[in-house]
Amino acid sequence: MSTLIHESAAECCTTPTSSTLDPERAADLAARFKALGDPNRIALLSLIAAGENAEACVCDMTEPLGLGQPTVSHHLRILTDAGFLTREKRGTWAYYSIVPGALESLCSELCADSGLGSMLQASRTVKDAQEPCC
Amino acid sequence: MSTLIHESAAECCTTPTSSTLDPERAADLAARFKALGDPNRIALLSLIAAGENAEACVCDMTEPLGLGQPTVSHHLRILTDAGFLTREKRGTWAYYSIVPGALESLCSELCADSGLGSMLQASRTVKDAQEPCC
DNA sequence: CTCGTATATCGACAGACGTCAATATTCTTG
DNA sequence: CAAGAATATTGACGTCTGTCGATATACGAG
Repeated sequence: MSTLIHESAAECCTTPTSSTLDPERAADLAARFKALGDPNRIALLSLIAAGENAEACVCDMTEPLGLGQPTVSHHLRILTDAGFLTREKRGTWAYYSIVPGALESLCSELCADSGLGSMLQASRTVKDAQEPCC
Repeated sequence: MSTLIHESAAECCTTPTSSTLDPERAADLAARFKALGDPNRIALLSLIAAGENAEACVCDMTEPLGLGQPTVSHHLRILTDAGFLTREKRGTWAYYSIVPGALESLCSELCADSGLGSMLQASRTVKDAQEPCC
């Protein structure tokens, strides 16, 4: 798998071409974005955020989504593995709640690592101070 | 404000069950996140942001990514359709550049529509003013 | 301990996705 | 107009993903 730059770097002639963010980091960011790339998972985040104490258990989510319980568990697992949710088991029930900084962190990491940040500052002159972005 | 309701509101008996953000909106958000859910596409964004004038043409991207030209075009199309890139054809070359507010807009929309915003404010007390989030 | 409930895991399957080779399209140049 | 170059599109193929039914696991009640 060649992809991107980053080579061993100890090489005598490292390609002078602009090296981008290393593949590992790109994969990490992409994996987290992918976890958000499903309508039902977005709906789950919304349901949890809107729930009592900003948490919700599986049984409360399977019906609004119209999905089977295994499927809901599956999606919750993906969101949890991606770092967007935490699971707390109280009795027989499993309560999922949102990890506070996860989403903003993802966005800001992409901006920072990819050099998108400078882009944005330039654009900020146009539509500045419109939305605090989270 | 529980937000995310939206219903027609004119209905006499809107289902009192907690309705989340409407499926259309969830699908829209998810589609945009999905566009970011691939390592090579993240790398493309980075490459473009790091390019001269914050733009890049296809021929400059196929080699750093180690992908074929059709595949790169495919990924660029996905990012463009999702609203993250714009395409400008100068002569035979196609220059792609980043749409300024697209990423922050996506993040803030998710926060707003899903009621995640209130969650974040609560959490902001803890790790406030750390990262401006884009 | 046994039973019922809530959740997680497994196996299977249709559909979507990433990738490439081949081809079509568009544009510059002679 | 013809030739060549850059990019987009098409078709095909293997892999991944979302979904379900069936089953396993964990826990409270009796």
